[in-house]
Amino acid sequence: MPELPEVETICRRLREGDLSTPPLIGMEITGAALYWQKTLEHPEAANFFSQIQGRTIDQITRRGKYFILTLDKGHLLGHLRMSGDLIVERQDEPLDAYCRFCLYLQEGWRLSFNDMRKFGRIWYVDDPQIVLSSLGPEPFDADLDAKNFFERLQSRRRQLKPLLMDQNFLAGVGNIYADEALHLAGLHPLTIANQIGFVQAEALLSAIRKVLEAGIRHNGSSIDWIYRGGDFQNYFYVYGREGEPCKTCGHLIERIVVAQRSSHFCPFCQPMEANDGNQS
DNA sequence: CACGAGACCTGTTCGC
DNA sequence: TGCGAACAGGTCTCGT
Repeated sequence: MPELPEVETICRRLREGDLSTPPLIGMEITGAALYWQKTLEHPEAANFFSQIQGRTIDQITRRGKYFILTLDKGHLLGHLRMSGDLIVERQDEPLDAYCRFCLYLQEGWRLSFNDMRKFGRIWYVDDPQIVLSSLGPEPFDADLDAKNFFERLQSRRRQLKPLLMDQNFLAGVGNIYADEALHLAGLHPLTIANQIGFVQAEALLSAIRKVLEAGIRHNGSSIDWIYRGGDFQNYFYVYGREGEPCKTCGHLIERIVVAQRSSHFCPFCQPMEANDGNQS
């Protein structure tokens, strides 16, 4: 499920609460439980339980696809990978069948990390950089301007699709938003990064920001039963639309496999022969 | 440096 | 109906 917009939506909900759940900021952690050992990446379980108890949640933020609970001492970070979700619920409610980890909070609340496929991970560390150090820039970072982005693309000769999904190149974009951004920018997923011009690079950065913003505005994408709440899946132009007409030009959307992931694009709007866009 | 294959997991859908 | 293959929002590691 989770790419940047979904993680952002989840973090906001935890931070601000909603109709049925309170904000978690300021809450004390009274205990924790681990139901799948490998979900806790660091530290050792015994140390973790003794250190986490009694901590208070000071801040809830996001970096790339990671969520970060800043505590009064240390940071609890997590990655939802393919099927993870975070749910605030009452302690007397039954645990989800796929709950791998949970924090018990004051006043009878519980934060559950549900994750069917068991790929998700959490870390409790003093310095978040231990986990986040190799991440590329945030897509919305003001320092990442068109010139900077173009230069980063110029130094790579990878295909755009896998490059956009490389978290060391840019943090937060996954398979869905990469496909949507490439479509909006009119770029074929197999285009080699250092072959596009400045204007195209500028358009790509703008497209990435637009699709991520739209995803956030719609509270993320809900596909299958895994994540509920968002409805951006109803606004996809290409992802999951193989064989359906392009909403822009009517040509049929195609699907190819790139770097072992499905890639959806419109062959007319996103031609391979780069329309040698203006260099600069 | 870049790429492909295989792992890690469980569940649903598709084709024969 | 049944059964195996393909596929699913992600990332890591290893071999070439």
